[in-house]
Amino acid sequence: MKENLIAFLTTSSLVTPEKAAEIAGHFTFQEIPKNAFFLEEGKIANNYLFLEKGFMRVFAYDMDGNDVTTGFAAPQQVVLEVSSFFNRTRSQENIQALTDCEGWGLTYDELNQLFHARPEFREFGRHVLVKAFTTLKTRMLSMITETAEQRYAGLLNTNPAIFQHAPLKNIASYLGITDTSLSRIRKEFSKK
Amino acid sequence: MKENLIAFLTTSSLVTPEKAAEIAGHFTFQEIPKNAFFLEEGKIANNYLFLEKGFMRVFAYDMDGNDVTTGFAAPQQVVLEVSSFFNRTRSQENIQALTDCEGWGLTYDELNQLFHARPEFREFGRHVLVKAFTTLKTRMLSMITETAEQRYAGLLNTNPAIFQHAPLKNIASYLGITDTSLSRIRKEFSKK
DNA sequence: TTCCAGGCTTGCCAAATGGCAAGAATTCAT
DNA sequence: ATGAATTCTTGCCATTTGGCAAGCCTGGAA
Repeated sequence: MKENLIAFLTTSSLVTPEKAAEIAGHFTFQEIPKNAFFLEEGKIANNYLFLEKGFMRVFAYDMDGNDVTTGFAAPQQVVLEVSSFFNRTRSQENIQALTDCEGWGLTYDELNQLFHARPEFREFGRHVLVKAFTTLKTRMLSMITETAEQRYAGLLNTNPAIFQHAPLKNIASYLGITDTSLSRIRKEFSKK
Repeated sequence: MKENLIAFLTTSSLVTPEKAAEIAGHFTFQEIPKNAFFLEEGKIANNYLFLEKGFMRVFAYDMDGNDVTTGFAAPQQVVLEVSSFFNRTRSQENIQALTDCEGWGLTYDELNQLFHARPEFREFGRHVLVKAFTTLKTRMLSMITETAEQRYAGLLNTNPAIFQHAPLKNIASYLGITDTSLSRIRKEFSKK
């Protein structure tokens, strides 16, 4: 039943299979139907989710009211609005299911209890945060050093599935360009 | 002696003054002279530093060998290459003192011991990571939604002191533009 | 089936940013 | 103090990306 969750807890080698099973016991099953919001702007995130099936999109609005995609979530990843969840503050971001989703969730209180009670879970939790940070840093560096076309090619490599589930305009804002530019880049790119 | 460090541990309200003093006891004094490297590419970061005085620059090299500034550190901040420190992997980044620096440091082993032994320090450590993540996310959003001039104005607001310590070409790559463009942006900006 | 809305592409032109090279200004080591 | 190296600015032009509007295509609702 929870084998994917247990495997995920185990991969980092910070948690033994036995401990992983115990920890997994605290997670509860979650379903988020397509287009439903896992988190809405203005609310306090109270769900730490291991996504097992489906895809989600994270987005915010800029000062002009434009929808800006700040992230995508794919299966076997943690879905989390870090700032709102840990600081208990209102989220500035929305998280919406692009497809029907299933996963395993923890509330803030449940997570904190595990965090303090179980050394392995602390290490694991830190590892998840560190990985998210590192991923974002890599993305930041690519924004600085790469062209839009290179970033497009990179996304095509690391997360090809997202192109089947998110409209191109969302992918464009994630890449930091307009949908018009992405369309042209795709045209150029397909020639090669 | 360690009053700034203690104050820093205390500000988040996650650590009481008494506990802060105990925790501070484990930090050791560090000096980094101007231009010295706090961390060099290829080495494993083993220093978690609370910077009390001075300024530092974090940078990496892109595929063409260009120096890209990925961050700056100012007083009262934690200086840390997250990925290398926590994953015990070789750093891809360099951290160099822009001025003579002083601060308080912990090794990885010392940090981990405190992390597991002291609930308040765990909360505090998580808080530091969350804050770093949130700051980076905000910067990422500004890369997507703002013009170079707006990002320049933002940096001028949030960290004016850095302009006294880092050459403009470093600030330019941090903002994601060339030094030529930054020079022009400054010219336009000063007219207003 | 028909119609509508959203998504995607394209043409035209404007704006933002980059590349290169020269020169001025500043800093640094000797 | 002198010369060398670095930093910063500027002119010229190329490239990248954006803004807008039109048109096409497609999928879902009635």
